[in-house]
Amino acid sequence: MNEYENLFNHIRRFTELSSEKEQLLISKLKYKKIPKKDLVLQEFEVCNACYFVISGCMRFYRNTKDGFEQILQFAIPMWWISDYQSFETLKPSEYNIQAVQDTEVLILQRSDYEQLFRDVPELNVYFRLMMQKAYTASLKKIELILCESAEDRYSHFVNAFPGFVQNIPQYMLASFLGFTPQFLSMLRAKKDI
Amino acid sequence: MNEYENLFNHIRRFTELSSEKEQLLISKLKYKKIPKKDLVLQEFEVCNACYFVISGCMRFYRNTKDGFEQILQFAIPMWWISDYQSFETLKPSEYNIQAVQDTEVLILQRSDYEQLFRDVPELNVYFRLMMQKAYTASLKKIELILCESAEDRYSHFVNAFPGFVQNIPQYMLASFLGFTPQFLSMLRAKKDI
DNA sequence: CGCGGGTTTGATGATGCTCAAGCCCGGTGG
DNA sequence: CCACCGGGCTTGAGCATCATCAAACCCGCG
Repeated sequence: MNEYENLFNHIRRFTELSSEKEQLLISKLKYKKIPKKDLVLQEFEVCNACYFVISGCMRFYRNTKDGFEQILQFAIPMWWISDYQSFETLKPSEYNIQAVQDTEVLILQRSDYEQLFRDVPELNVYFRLMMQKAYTASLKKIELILCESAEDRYSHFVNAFPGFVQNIPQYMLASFLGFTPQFLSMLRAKKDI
Repeated sequence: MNEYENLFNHIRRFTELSSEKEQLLISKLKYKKIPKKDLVLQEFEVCNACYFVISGCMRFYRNTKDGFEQILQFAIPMWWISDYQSFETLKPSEYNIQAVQDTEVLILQRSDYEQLFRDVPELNVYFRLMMQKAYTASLKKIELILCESAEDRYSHFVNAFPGFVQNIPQYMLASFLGFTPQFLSMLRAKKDI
């Protein structure tokens, strides 16, 4: 299976691309393997690209003033990740994007971005729907944080992404869910019994 | 100033529409005044429209199992609001959308939606960027909830939307920020001194 | 074998909630 | 025009949840 099939399958769920336009898109995408722990975006840099995850997992996080890492978002296969704020405004990012494991991505640089949307207007449909999905997902997360106890948040997440939980360190899951690793450990102890 | 100018001004910030296309868009939009406390979407209904707020304010909230109202989102002038999840999937919504004050909106029905995007493809650009903005805003909110104390969250919000705070009941602001009205009252007492 | 990152466990403590009562004030009916 | 009603805001006491700090432990890796 070639590197681009995942993305094209994904796009096909939402819109159609002629094969010329697929070729055009391919010509603007760069395939890359990101080794575990490598950063593709670092705090204070301007974010110059969007990343489509083929395999592996990326984390989007910030360093807080009290010196710890708050994860805001994971990007799993078939997800796009970027700091869109920085990407659009050219302002330095406050966030970091890092490979949690060895991760394969397709990279879309800003230098190709505008032109690509003009040449392949169908991508506007696709990204409109991606952004909408990302927006509703993050609204859902706000709801979970505000309405559910830490315990319910944890079970909810484990049910929603059963396989995922095995693959990432506990402390990242804890950060993402909004509590401490110690507290998560306590929760798990309670559940297992 | 006619009812559609606000929207067109907004669209012009992101893309261009020929005046024929503007007319086409107008023909699909319905202007309506929503009286304070009226609901445009109610829990268990399917969400059949998107709403563009011209003046006033809408709230997007859910009824939690312990019987209170959790506000997830306000829509102020120049914002679109909808339950996009329900809107796309035709599944019943878990949310309510209500006018906080007398509010003027433009309504875009789902029945016109697909066709409109085909006829006016520029709207894909516009909505892609709107959704992106909504997504980054809600990521920012997650960040505030997870990284900042209730007190800092409150000051941050008051600074970001100085006028807004005056116009809505305290208990709605408290719900939106993720704490109780009592606690907010206590915070304010502390600040004022 | 030892080091170091990650997880576990427990004691103590802060943040923000619950419950309950009183207050303020605008709207409504007598 | 006044009295009353009720929604929203305030205040306070007691309490639950989850954080912090610290120590021990586990285990993969050099």
